[in-house]
Amino acid sequence: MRFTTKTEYGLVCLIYMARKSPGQSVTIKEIVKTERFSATYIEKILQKLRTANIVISHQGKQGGYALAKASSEITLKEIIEALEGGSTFDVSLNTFGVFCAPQIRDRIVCTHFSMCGLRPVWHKTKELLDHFYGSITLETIAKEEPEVKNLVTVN
Amino acid sequence: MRFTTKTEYGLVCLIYMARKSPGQSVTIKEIVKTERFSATYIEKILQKLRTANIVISHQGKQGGYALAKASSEITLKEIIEALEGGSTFDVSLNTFGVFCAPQIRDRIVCTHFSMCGLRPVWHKTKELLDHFYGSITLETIAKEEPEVKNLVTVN
DNA sequence: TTAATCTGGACAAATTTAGTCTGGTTTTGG
DNA sequence: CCAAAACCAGACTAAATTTGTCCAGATTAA
Repeated sequence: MRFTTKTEYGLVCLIYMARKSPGQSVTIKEIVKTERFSATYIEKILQKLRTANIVISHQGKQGGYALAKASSEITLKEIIEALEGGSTFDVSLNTFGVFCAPQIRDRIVCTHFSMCGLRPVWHKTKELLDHFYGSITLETIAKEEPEVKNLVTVN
Repeated sequence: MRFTTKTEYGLVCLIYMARKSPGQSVTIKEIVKTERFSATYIEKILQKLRTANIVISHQGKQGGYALAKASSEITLKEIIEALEGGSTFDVSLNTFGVFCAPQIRDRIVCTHFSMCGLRPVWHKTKELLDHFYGSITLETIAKEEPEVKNLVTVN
């Protein structure tokens, strides 16, 4: 149980942007120079974030990406939903909402042959995570300093 | 973000076993007849559960599987750890513990080039889920009745 | 003994994730 | 104007992971 690299890389990009002065735009080239990600892959990720109205972009020379709103207004929840959302099993709709019970038209349909009490558990999991991630903003993540004692950079 | 079918199928099997009288053993054949799972796949899952001391098995004619302890003593946490545990990214060790920071020898090493404040977030996620799943027993899941209003069986 | 059952490991198929490639379009500075 | 710098879009490929299958062997009750 994990998030994909899209969420990981996307978060690193957003943290990078959050540390710039508000409104200042950033090019993919610049991010890639710092983080050594694949430029074309980061493009994809930023496009997802743009569709979700988390970043805005400007085309053309002097173009780039910037946060669409203050970092204190962007929650981890919306970032994760934007980036995990394209997966076959996405955070908000499939996994914990209807894990053992896909929705067919307007009814929840359990595909197991004996009834089980799992749905409330997955539902509560989703509630827990939504509440937690909904309470964390990009500002917090970008500000927070790692515990130097346990955290060492490579290069 | 989801659990694999191993966890899903495994839970269904355990619920099936929990509803038998204590100590009564169950064959794969019997489970498969009820749930229409692949027998060979269920074998693999039950072997994982056996290794984790959640079920015990008896070989030979009249053999089968039974819960290794009372269903009230088996938590969802240990079931999930047993079944997701073999994955490359497992619940207890990799994902939320050290998502952006693999452990190399005895130090946590952040592979990103700019520091980020994500580790405490994944750590807290793990704590939340461990606490929640640690508090739910197989007995509870096996007992609980689905809300018939929203939950319809197929077949 | 023998049929029923679990055991264990190699193997294969399907799915998903991760990443590349290529040819666009838009904008702006000279 | 126009060429360079940047984003846009989508098909495509490769790698990794999940989801199984197959089967010979070990064990045990009847």
